[in-house]
Amino acid sequence: MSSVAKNPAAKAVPAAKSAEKPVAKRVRRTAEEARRLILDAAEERLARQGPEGLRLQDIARDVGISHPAILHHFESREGLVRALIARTNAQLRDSLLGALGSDAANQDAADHIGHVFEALSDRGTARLLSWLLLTGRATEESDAHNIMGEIVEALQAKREEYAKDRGTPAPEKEDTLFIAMLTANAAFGEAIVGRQLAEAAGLDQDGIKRFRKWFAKVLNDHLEREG
Amino acid sequence: MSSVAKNPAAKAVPAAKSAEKPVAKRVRRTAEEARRLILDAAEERLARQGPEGLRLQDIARDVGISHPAILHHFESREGLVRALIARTNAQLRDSLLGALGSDAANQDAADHIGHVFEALSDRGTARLLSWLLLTGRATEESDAHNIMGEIVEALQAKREEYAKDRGTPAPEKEDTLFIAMLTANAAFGEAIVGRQLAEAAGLDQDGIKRFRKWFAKVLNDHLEREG
DNA sequence: GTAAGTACTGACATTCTTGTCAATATGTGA
DNA sequence: TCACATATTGACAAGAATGTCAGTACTTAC
Repeated sequence: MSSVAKNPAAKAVPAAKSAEKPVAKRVRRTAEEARRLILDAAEERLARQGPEGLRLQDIARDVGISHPAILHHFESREGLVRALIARTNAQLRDSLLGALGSDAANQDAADHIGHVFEALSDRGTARLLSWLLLTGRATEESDAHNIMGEIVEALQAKREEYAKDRGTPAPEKEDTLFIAMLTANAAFGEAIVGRQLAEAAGLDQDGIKRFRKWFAKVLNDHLEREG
Repeated sequence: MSSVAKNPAAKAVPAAKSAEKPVAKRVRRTAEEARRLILDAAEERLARQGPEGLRLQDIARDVGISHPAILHHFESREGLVRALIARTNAQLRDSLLGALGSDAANQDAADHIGHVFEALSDRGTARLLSWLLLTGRATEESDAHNIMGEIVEALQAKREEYAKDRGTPAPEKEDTLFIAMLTANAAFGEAIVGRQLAEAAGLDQDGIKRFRKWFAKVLNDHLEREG
């Protein structure tokens, strides 16, 4: 950090001769590629250092471009942040719905929960989203609405189908909603304080796994009672 | 925001006459009082606007002092943040242990959980702590370790006592730990994404209450099964 | 009443950060 | 091969944020 190396002496010498300078041939990417690289770098910075680490110059250096290039592609810093929100939301949505939809036959809650936790902690997605939520962004149009709705719908459909197979009454929709909320809350919470808590409790990586399993079992017991 | 009103014209006139200026008599507080007021304002800003809202000038304006006064009391911005961490940690600890210790006879988990949630959501404590955790502060000496340990000890003691009364076998300690972790995770998660999720699901304030009750019931069911 | 200590202030210095602009280089299509 | 579109850059502008400093006013101890 802060080894900026501004080299102020160079200012007085406007490259008068450029005797042997290698000139570092300029790289030109497609707009799409450039945007992707910039978002990747921004995501990485945000996950590691938080919003205060989200500086155009730093990101530019990570990518190997100059910071005005970022402005060129995203208009403003705010535009970059919004694009990052959008991309992260989309990724999360795909990841979650994909996990729910793929193994249509599998009714085991533990698997689903595992998927949710992984989708949120992998790549620090939860931390990233937490940042955006904490900074008050993502409040406006936010796709979060749709995502949550879709998830609950998919889950409810599964439970109803399962109930029909067993001949038990269909579960309350609010119950399904609460299950989803608790899982989401717990996953976000774990992404933020999980490491601290686990450390405080003397839990190792395996202990964290046991915790997730335990959580899945608690939910499973509940499901069996409620249908 | 940003209605700064710098009034640059005043610069050229060094209060030559000071004809009718009320001069706004200077207020002098005890160091302790000043520190408290500053921390209150900082906490408020942080909870409402996130880390980017934590600017010395803003906080100073909230308190009604000049920003160098803050530096006088806390040395640096970083010093202010550390002081804020310490105070928040202490408050949370008192709040949680107080809730657990007060009604020693009451074994109802719902109450405890309600207390935990309230302790964490009050004044955005959880958001504040989340920010501190996400920025990697609080990692070093952090009292979090102690807090978690104390809570689990207190809870476990209660469960064992209860088990003795009922003549059931004492619960596993790891089970108690997991209950505490899940509650903490869920509370933190709710503090961050809860509002978004509730909104997305069309839950009003009352719905959030129902959710907490539901969660308490899930845990209660678990407790009854495990002792 | 006086002296000492200190909470507090305004003005300034420094550094950082976003954003603008004119110029340049590179890929693409005719 | 030439023209055009645009990705990219260095230099600069403007403003914001923390931090420094000398001085001011209030409290307290003697």
